[in-house]
Order: sequence, then C-alpha cells, then structure tokens
Amino acid sequence: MTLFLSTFINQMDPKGRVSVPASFREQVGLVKTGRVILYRSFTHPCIEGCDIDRMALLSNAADQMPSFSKEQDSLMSLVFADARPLNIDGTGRIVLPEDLQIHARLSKKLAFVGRGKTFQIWDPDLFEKNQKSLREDALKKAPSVVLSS
Amino acid sequence: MTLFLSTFINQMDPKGRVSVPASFREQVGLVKTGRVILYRSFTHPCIEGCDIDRMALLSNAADQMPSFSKEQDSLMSLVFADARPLNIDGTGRIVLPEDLQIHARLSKKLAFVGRGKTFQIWDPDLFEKNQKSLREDALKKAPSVVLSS
DNA sequence: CTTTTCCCCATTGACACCCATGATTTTCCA
DNA sequence: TGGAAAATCATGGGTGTCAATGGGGAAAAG
Repeated sequence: MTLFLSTFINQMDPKGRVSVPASFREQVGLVKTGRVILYRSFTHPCIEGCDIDRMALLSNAADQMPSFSKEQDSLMSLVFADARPLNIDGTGRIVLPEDLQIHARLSKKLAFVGRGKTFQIWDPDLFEKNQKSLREDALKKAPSVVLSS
Repeated sequence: MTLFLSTFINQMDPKGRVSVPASFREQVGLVKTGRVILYRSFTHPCIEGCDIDRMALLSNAADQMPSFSKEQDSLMSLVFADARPLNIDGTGRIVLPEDLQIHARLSKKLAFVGRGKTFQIWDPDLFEKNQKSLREDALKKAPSVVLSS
C-alpha cells in the first residue's frame, strides 16, 4: 500500500487553487475517484485530508452502532457535516473552500504534510512551531514511546 | 458507495421550493427513483432525509431483530407514519410540506447537512449552535474517537 | 371555478475544464 | 560521462458549463 509521506510547500493562487502534491495524487483512493476529502481538524489549526474509502469506513462503523444512540449522532454530525469532497482537476489542483482556509489560517504558501493514511494542510510557519513543540514534549515526557507499535 | 457529505446552505422561495444540493441528488437512491424521503427528527428541531432503500433497510432490521426494544419498535412506526416521499423536479427542487418547516423552525435559508447514509435539514443558526456544543463535548469526553489516523 | 402542484424557460455567478509557460527532473544516446 | 531531448510538475489565465434561483403558466385536484 502507498502512503502519504513527506512534506511539500505549494502556492495557493488568487482563485484559491492549489496543486495537490503529485505523490499524494498517486494514492489509490484519490486516483480511483479523482477526489480528496478535506475537513477541519478538531484539535489543531489545520486541515485534515483523506480519501473517500476512509469516509465510507467510518460511515459503516457508525451505522453498526445501536440505532438512535447519542454517540452515533454526535460523531455523524461532526465528521460528515464538515467533510468536503473536492474534485482534483486535470492539472492536479483543488479549490480550497474559504472557511477551511480561515480555520487553518492559510495565506499564499501551504504545507502538505504526509501522515500515512491521511495528510494535513498547514500554514508553513504554524506547522514549524507545532513540530518544534511536539519534539520538545516528546523528549521530555516519553522518549521510549516513539516508534512503539 | 457514495455518501451524503458536507453542508450546503440553500434558499427556500415563497412557494416553499428549495434545491436539493446537486451532490446529494447524485446519490444512487435518489437518482433511481427521483424521490427523497423526509421525516421529522425525534431528537432535534430538524428534518431527517434519506432514500427509499434506507427505509426498506430500516423496515427489515425491525422485522428481523427480536432484540429491538419496545421503544425502538414504536420509534420505527413513528418514522414510517411520518415519512414523506417527495418528488425532485427537473431543476433539482422539492417543495417542503408546511408541518416539516414548522417542526424544524425553518425560514428562508436552509442547511442541508450530510450524515453519511442520511442527511438532515436545519435552520442554519440552530445548526451552528448545535455543532458548536457537540464539538466542545467531543473534545472533552472522547478525543480518541475523533478520527485518529 | 379556485387552488395547488408540477413543468418550462431565463438569469447569474461559481467553478470545472481548456491551453500556455517555465522550471525541474528523467531519459537516453552520442 | 556529458548533454540534449523529452517528460513531469507547479503555476497563470481565459472561458464554457452547470447549479441555484426567480418567475410564468399549464395540468390536476378539490
């Protein structure tokens, strides 16, 4: 299986268009449908990205919960209501909806950050700061945890 | 499989007509029959929407599972009694019955909210408030649930 | 005959698609 | 091994198409 790996800095044009990194586009789920799913991160000022298969997986999981349960209800509204299926055009670009841009505090330059089965989109400066503090925390708290699993 | 995803704000005209979002209309169950099923939510001031196939699925589930509680059974019958199959016209619009409008406290602007295999129709302001509180709860109670990659 | 429901046409604004360019990388042959 | 040709990629810009919406009128129901 292929994965979302590495970090790429691409530019957003005045129309809100930005190239999805070519290596990300090669991901099976994106090639198959020509689409990528984006949604606002719950915990960080960034955008989360994945393919449709991942969404379908979630949908099925939620569907198997007891009908009318509270947990199902909450999960559904949060995830699916916020998820944007975006078409990737012939030149490999998507148009970033404005509210997503605002949530992630994006300006012209965007960082596409690989995370394995998903990826994130950050403002490059914010991402740098976030990485730095993560690194420091990891060193302080639990160096042994890194690479477990 | 396709899913109901994202949130769209559309306008209801004086005749009670409103466009079903194009991406919702592409859903197989809606294309096939040209119809959408709506019924009043039991738990929220909103309208629930799905396709005929999902109704059939619900019906079968109720039949085949003796484990269904008395409450679930009566809920089910309420759903079927309340369900309205509405025709989608040539331009992709439906006419919202007045009692549904009242239940969901709708005015001119409506929010079509994707929930995977179903969707909801909300007043945009009510929906915004609801989402906000759900988001806060999710962060407090179960951050692990939140789409960890 | 009156009222409701449905169908048709017109408008507008967003976005999906088209082509072009330059920069970088890869290929491949001298 | 060097270097030219070809391919790939990120980016800029123009334009046609389609979704959302408004309005009119025919068919159907009561």
